[in-house]
Amino acid sequence: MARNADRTRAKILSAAVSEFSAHGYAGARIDRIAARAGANKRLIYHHFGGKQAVFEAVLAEQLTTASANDELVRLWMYEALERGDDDIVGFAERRRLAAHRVEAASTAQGKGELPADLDPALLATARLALDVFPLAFPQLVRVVMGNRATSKPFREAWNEFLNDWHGPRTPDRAKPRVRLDRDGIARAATRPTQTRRTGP
Amino acid sequence: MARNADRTRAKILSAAVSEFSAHGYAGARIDRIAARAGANKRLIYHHFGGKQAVFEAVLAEQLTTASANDELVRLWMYEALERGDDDIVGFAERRRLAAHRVEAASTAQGKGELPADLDPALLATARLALDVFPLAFPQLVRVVMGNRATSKPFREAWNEFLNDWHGPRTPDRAKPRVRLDRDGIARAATRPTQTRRTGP
DNA sequence: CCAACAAGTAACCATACAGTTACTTTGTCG
DNA sequence: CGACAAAGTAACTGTATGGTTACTTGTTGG
Repeated sequence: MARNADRTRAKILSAAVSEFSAHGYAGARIDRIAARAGANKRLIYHHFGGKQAVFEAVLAEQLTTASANDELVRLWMYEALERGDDDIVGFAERRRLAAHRVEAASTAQGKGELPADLDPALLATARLALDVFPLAFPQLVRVVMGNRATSKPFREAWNEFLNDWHGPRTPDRAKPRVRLDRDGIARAATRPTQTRRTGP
Repeated sequence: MARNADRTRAKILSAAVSEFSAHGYAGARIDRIAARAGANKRLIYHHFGGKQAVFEAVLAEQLTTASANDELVRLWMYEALERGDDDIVGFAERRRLAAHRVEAASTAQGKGELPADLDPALLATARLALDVFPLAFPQLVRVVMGNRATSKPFREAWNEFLNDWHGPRTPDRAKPRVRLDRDGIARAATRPTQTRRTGP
């Protein structure tokens, strides 16, 4: 086959996406990437420089795509686990993508579908959390629900839940309210100072 | 110091918790665990059997504790990434812990704090998702919010959000509703079949 | 058409690492 | 006590793996 630097680079990158998504940085193997790409191992160093550089390239390419598939969520998790949250890779591009989500929340607020007095970014974050959770933590879903996160009953129930999800109701200030604490104990909440609209 | 099998085992386990929480299975180093435990490397094999066995022991011990601290969330993530969701380690014990959360949701339903027509397990799952998300995905929080997940403004806003969070409003069936899709595009939702109360 | 340089290959190397071997020390129980 | 097993140590080994060396082959601009 005719040689073609770009095509080879792309094949390596694609193989690396699968490898790092499956095994993380420490678990990924350069030899496996080379084998899967059908390329010589040396070419990985030729085109990228080293293992770390390939990982960066994978993150830079994948984390700036829009659709939250299983592979992307795994990369998000490895990113969270294996990198600091200083110097977020592809930050500017990802902020632009996130802006769409925030905008959607804002639009929904305009239509009265979400509470208007909250920061739309906060609502978008919560929505993202609910979208991602079953993909990221299938074990926790199974432990709490009894159902597998991939099972039809759960997915249907969860989708319905997301469709009906409208953020917090405008709270009734007079009524004492229950707070679900981090360790799952319900207790009366002391109302914290009222800080709203935390902007970027 | 006098020899003591239980104490040594405990020191190794504790060191292993830190190590696996910090680096995951593939990134963890037996030598580091031994060094941190102040124990001879051979003792790890003596007391546990091998790396995999230590990992299992770490998960079995840590995943059945109640409070969701940073270390535990990291272990949850590594569990999700590096193990299937068949044979969940410590399943029975974890189900019992999760039951507290479901119960709390149920209690809140009784008080009218959460919609009564939804499966309390579903509400508990959603609540858990919102609790865990900023710890698990600080980068995503930063990308969407502009703020660090650890920053005071974000934590305050998020706590307030959680306090006011009451699950989905009982939907107004007449009104057309907006659905935030996975890739963040708002669109009119086709209402799916109405399946509620997905039990364990 | 032919340097010169990029693309590509195979064999090799140094090292880090999980796991072992061979041994010594210490507590305990008949 | 003293034999026996469990607890503990240091030094070692096989191998997997990231990275390199030394080389060949194809492409392209002057």
